[in-house]
Amino acid sequence: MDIFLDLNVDPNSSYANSTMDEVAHHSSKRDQFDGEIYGDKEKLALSLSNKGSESSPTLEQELDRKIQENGKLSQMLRIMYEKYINLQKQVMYLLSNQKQSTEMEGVCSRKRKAEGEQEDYENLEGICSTRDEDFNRWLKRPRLNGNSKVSKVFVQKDASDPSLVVKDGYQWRKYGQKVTRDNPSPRAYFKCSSAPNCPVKKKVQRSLEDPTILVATYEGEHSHASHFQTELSLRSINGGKGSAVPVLATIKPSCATVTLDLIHEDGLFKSPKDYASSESAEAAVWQEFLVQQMASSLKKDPEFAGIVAGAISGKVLGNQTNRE
DNA sequence: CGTGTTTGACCAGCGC
DNA sequence: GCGCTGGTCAAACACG
Repeated sequence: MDIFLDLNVDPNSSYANSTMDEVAHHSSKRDQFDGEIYGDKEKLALSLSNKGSESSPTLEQELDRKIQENGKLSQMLRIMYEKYINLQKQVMYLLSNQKQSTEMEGVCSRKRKAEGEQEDYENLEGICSTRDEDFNRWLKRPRLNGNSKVSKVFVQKDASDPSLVVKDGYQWRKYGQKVTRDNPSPRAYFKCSSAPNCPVKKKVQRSLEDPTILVATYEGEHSHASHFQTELSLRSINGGKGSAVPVLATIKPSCATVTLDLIHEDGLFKSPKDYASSESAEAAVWQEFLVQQMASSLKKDPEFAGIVAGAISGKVLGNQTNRE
């Protein structure tokens, strides 16, 4: 499972108060949810395979049934979205505990101390904000410059894959690679090559705690749209349904790989912090996107395709029988 | 041949 | 001033 997560969560969120009971509660809900998914899939398969034997249902009845199924799917997607947010909070909570314990042990680099603190507070933004002195330090931390925008993105990647490639909708040209002192894995330096004068740079390095996680640090703002946005715009111009949804996703059902790239309207990643400001609208976008992805992955599933094909052929044969 | 990657050299900032 | 480190440059190289 390869999941893209932007873990810059809302500093004001209350996840720090999450308890293990809540975690257990979420996991039990997940089990229940899985059951719902498979249960519905079976029901759907049954309902499709039984169509041939039904006594010529009208299109309206068919439509009603589809609307009901759509409603169920929407409900499931809403739950899935809530779980996604909760999981992000839990991950950040665990990361913050690790960071704090590391600091307690005095493992603090002498060199680039300011930068180290900056990175720590990038990660801990939101957790430390509850502690006044830390928050003040964070406020006083050195910034690269006034208008430079720094964002950090975590990407889960197979540890056996040595490439430091993070797909985010832009073209990048690698201009350097360094092994840093506090991390044995090399850090790769990229410049945005999507546009000639785009000032955006990114650094990609494996996480020290978890080598399966790539940490991508973005600096600056793109002076252009991403390729995906261009594609989406063209699609909408061409009359396609895909309006400017700021979300890219690819799902590979064959290997259960999911990559979710959340892209800002200006081309940068969109963090849950940003989603919080327009949560309902984004939830709708999420639902739409998840519905599309589930539909496409179901289409690619040979088992499901077989069921549908069988149901359709059964229906065709049934109609022919009725006519005769 | 054009484009992108690799990699050693160089530069700048920081602490001592 | 020196040494260490992160960041960048640019020539060499690989690849389609």
